[in-house]
Amino acid sequence: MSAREQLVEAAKSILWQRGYEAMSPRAILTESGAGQGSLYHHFRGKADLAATAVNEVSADLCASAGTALDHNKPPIDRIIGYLTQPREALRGCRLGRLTAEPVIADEAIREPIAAYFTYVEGALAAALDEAQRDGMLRDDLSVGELATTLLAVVQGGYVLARAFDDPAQMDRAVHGAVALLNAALRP
Amino acid sequence: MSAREQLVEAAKSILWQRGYEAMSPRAILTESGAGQGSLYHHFRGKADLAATAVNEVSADLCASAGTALDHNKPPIDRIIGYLTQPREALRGCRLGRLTAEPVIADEAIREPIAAYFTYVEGALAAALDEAQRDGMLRDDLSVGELATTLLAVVQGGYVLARAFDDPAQMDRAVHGAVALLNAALRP
DNA sequence: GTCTATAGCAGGATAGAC
DNA sequence: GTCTATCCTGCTATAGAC
Repeated sequence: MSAREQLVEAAKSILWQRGYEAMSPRAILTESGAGQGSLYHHFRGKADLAATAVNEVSADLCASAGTALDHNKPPIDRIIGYLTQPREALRGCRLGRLTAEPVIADEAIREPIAAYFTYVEGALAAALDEAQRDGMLRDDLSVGELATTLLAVVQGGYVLARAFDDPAQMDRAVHGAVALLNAALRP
Repeated sequence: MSAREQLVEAAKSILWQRGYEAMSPRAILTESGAGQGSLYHHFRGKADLAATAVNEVSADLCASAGTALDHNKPPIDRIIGYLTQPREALRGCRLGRLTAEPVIADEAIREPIAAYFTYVEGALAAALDEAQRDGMLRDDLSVGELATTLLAVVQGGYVLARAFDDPAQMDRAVHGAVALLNAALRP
């Protein structure tokens, strides 16, 4: 693996573990095994490396969510499958956690994060729409708003899990959402 | 106002605006107008000052949430009132955002954050329980899980608002939750 | 492309006068 | 209790050899 790839892998790992502010060039070099020069040869600086790393993570997470929300399954199953997907709740969302840091003002960081959320929201909305057209979901509900709500439950689940230092908070949040969704199915 | 109080106010402001990692002693001193000595006379260091600030914010937010969830109103109104409370979504939750930073491992910081969430979750659960006993809410729903879900929607709403740089994301998430809640009321 | 050496500056804390 | 002066370390980036 080239120095460049190793640098990006190290950045992805540290961004997840400690966030952007707490990610130091020193730590990146130590973890990647690369030298000081490689970092500034391949990237304009810390922010540029982070943007590259975030873009890769965004693509990875889209692929992963795409599997859970695969079009071949019935719509409600897809949604519940996504919600109840196993998650390392205590480690936080690799992208969502970055929204808490000042670096979110950097468009090169914010854009791939928004792209990931747009992707999941779209897939959830598509599934909800399909369920509604099939007559399974009450048709007085806005599928767009519902998709946002379900995405928010997962992101909020990460926040609560870390606040309580308890991964079960994610499960509670998600199970409550599934229960509400079931209540909104047509009788 | 004493130097100590001014230091705490400055810390509260910077923690909200920039988070813990990005809160430097320099910035605290500039914003508070206090001298270097005052900080280390009144506090053991940056972490100690932050813990004091977070405790005050936790008490403030509990009081604010307590108003919205006041026991004198009908239970469903209380819940919807809390969910649709006006929020500065783009600034993020003053406490929730800190869960993304490594400092959440410090119990002196984590505990007051968890205390706030415990308070809101408890108040929501009490309202849901009351609604259920009044026969307004379907009784196959777990009020504890539901309370966690609703809290997660709000916290996730902050994350999405900042990711999209759009405060309307919070409104969408919250409105979707209200719609789901209405669907779970007894016919 | 990759490395080591090093510069410049800010973060975090201490010393000690008043 | 509050202040200014100062210390040490590590963050971020550049220089320049190989």
